[in-house]
Amino acid sequence: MENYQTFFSSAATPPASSSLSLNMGNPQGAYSTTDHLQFQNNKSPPAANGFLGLMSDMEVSNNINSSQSKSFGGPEGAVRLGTKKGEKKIRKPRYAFQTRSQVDILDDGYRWRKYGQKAVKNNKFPRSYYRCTHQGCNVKKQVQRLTKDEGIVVTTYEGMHSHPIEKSTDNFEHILSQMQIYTSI
DNA sequence: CGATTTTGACCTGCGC
DNA sequence: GCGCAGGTCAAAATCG
Repeated sequence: MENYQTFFSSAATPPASSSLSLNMGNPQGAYSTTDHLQFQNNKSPPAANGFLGLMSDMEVSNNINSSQSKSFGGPEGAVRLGTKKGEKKIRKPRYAFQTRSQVDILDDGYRWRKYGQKAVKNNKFPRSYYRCTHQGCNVKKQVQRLTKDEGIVVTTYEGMHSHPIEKSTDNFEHILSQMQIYTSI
């Protein structure tokens, strides 16, 4: 996990600082009714704009409804239910998107601590669980590679960051150009 | 030496 | 009620 950036570098990006920034949502924790959102870019604009537009979509999606719900998602759940005191049983919305990358870990500008890894039933690749290390920030994310296409990595974000990004977002678009958002599966 | 990863155990929800 | 699958914890190991 140290030099995964080398991948990007060797690809085309200068080793300056490969960081990808996704700032999704505000601390407004207004999760209204949407349970889980499938993130899919049906408009499929050009690369860079595409992703940025996607991010906007995410925030909007909190209120609106993601039109399609397809693969990835299904009967998933089990987000800290029961056990804890009267904690709500509402599942936090999860934003999933797929990127084409050789590396599992996309540096999105936040600092993540890995807290688990599990093998998924239909995938030969394990799924990794990460949590934001900022105090009070319970944002989680999980990274999963598809068995079908080894080159595709599904990243699922859960929750919203309530603090600024650590790294610069300058070369965000740079990374963007290395990735392909899959518009439809 | 502190922060982070690793890895197996443990827990919970769901289907049969 | 049991077993499976997914999710999380925590102790040891490792990295910088």
